[in-house]
Amino acid sequence: MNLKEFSQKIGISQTTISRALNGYPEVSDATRRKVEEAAIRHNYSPNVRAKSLATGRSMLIGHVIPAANTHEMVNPIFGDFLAGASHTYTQRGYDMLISRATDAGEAKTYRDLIAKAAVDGIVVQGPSVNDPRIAVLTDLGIPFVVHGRASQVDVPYSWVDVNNRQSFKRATDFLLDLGHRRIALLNGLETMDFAQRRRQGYEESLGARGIAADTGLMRSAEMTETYGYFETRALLAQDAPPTAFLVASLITANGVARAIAEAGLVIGKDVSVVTHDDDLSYLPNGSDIPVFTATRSSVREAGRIVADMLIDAIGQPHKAPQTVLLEAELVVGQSTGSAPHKG
Amino acid sequence: MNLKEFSQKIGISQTTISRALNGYPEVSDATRRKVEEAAIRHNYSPNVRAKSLATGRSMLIGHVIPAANTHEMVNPIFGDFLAGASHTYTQRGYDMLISRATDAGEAKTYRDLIAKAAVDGIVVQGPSVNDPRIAVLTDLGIPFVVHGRASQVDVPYSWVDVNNRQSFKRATDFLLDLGHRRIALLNGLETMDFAQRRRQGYEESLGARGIAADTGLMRSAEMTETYGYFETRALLAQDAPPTAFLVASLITANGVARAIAEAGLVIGKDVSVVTHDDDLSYLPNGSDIPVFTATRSSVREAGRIVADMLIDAIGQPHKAPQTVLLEAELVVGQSTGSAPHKG
DNA sequence: GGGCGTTTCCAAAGCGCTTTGGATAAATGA
DNA sequence: TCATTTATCCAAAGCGCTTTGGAAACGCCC
Repeated sequence: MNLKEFSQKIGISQTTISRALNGYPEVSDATRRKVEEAAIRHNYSPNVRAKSLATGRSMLIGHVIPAANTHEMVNPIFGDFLAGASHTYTQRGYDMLISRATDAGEAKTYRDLIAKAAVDGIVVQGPSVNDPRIAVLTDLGIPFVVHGRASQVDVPYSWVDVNNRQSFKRATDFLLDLGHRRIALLNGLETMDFAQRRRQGYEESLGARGIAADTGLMRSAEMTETYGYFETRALLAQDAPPTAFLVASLITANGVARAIAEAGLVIGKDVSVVTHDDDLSYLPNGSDIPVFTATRSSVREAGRIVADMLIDAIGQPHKAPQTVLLEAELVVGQSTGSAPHKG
Repeated sequence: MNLKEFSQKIGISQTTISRALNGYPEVSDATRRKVEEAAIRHNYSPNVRAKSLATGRSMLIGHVIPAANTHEMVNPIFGDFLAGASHTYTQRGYDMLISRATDAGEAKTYRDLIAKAAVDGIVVQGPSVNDPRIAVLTDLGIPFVVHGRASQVDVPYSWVDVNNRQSFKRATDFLLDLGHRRIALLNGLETMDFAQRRRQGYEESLGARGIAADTGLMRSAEMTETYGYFETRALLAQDAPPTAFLVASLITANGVARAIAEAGLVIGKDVSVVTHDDDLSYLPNGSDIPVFTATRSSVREAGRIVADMLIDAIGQPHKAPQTVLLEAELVVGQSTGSAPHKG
């Protein structure tokens, strides 16, 4: 049913219906109620295509899935981040449009999305160190918010990030306080900005106690379970194995735990593990007592904040970029204990 | 830039440009090339809102995130399924619109999506046993494809599913052949259709060997790591503990493994584990040799197939519903071995 | 009854595209 | 050379809504 038909059916003019449904003040409460009720009864909703053509706004937020090498890993935080963001979108009348980057590159995908007038704003996920997308989007002049930050980008832009440096500094401090001196770092891919910052926090903490960071104890890769397993196995087989592991994700931490168990060691006693925990809904870190001591920050909550900031920015195009720095909490679980005394 | 401006800039009529860009035969190859090249050079893409208003098609496929209790779990397969589907969408000129079900319910969300003419087709994920969404969508007359099936729904509809019954039957057979007789089943939530089918396969296999399914060995819940851990701990503490576990997801299997290790038992020797593996990109089941013996089926591939079927259905609205039943493969890993002899 | 503010209606333009019918121009064949 | 095909152009309608200007209806007050 379109507006014309609906108008005839309920005997109210198209103008008044449109005004009633869009909250204009010059329509009486009685008529507004009548229209709203009739719309539900007759299942009338304005055609969004026509509406967005007329208003110039699509009420759609674009998310772009990174370029598509067949076997590229899907970021495990993707689902929870989206769930958080979509919570906000629904409340504020938006939907989410997901586009996959074409082979021509992500920048081209953004350009297209905007040239086609498909979305009102864009969310950028997983920024790398000197992420080119930020310059492209700034240039295109569309509202956007980055989940994470990009070092070395000097134009101002809106972002929401966890204080990764600080949280890994605290985690390292925590392990040092427990007497650990050989602490391995199983980091994410260091092309990612967050991984850089985490390493900085780790090195900073060690440096403050006069301990030189040992590159032999540092690893960097995509954060799979097997990565945690194999690197831990290799590290534990060294002459002077680490007594503690600082890990970038709960999934990887599972692999670390597997390798530790397999070596006949007890986690939290022989070897300590601290991991970052994105608080994914399908991957809770234990129930009442956490399995792993962790730096925890909800990625779902981050999604919610990013979405709110973006919609605000769409409403006020000339406002200066906003930034939000979230602090991760350090939760103590069963995976950490005092460093073992040397036999 | 809009069509009018673009037309003036390159000195070709709007009609011809439109025809060239949409592949109509009455435009010469030379002009078509000229238009396409100029479009790239001047960064012109037709406004999708206007285009879809004119054509009546949005080139958008709707996915709906289930109703939003604040802490509801995000399905971990969500990301990979979307990645698979979006691969197809991109190839065939579609994008994905994700909407979250409102508190008024998912049916209402579908109705809205269609009344608003926002999408050309819909993907239904995670069907429950007698899923009401299928009747709603059939009624609304929009093309849709279900990932999974819904028992007890008798109208024909298009679906793509793994043969869950068969794969859990095979897995149980496999454990029985190894001499196991007390096999625990850590199933997913049995409101979900797939969980029902898996239990049927399990019971069928036991039945064929004259073994009665023991409800004391069967569990059903959301497939988290902690669920696997706590249930396994409880089961192993029983008087006659199971010697094998059949598990619904790799994440849960991690919890199972943790409880087994904690009990001082060796997986694959003292206790065997078989799990279903959705082949998620961020959760590989080991590298060359699988960690867990598993029934494996790629959810990403399923996403690709679902998307292709849906787009086909949009192009041929009166074609009969199609169905695809995928067989899971049984891969043997390090988590299974002969049943231990009784001390 | 006149005047006034409020509410509703009517008609039409505009959003940017597709699609159609008919005109025009250019290339081709007899 | 004229008729015929082929390629392009022009003008306009239509997709379904919003938005505007101006007119009409309504209730209310003095």
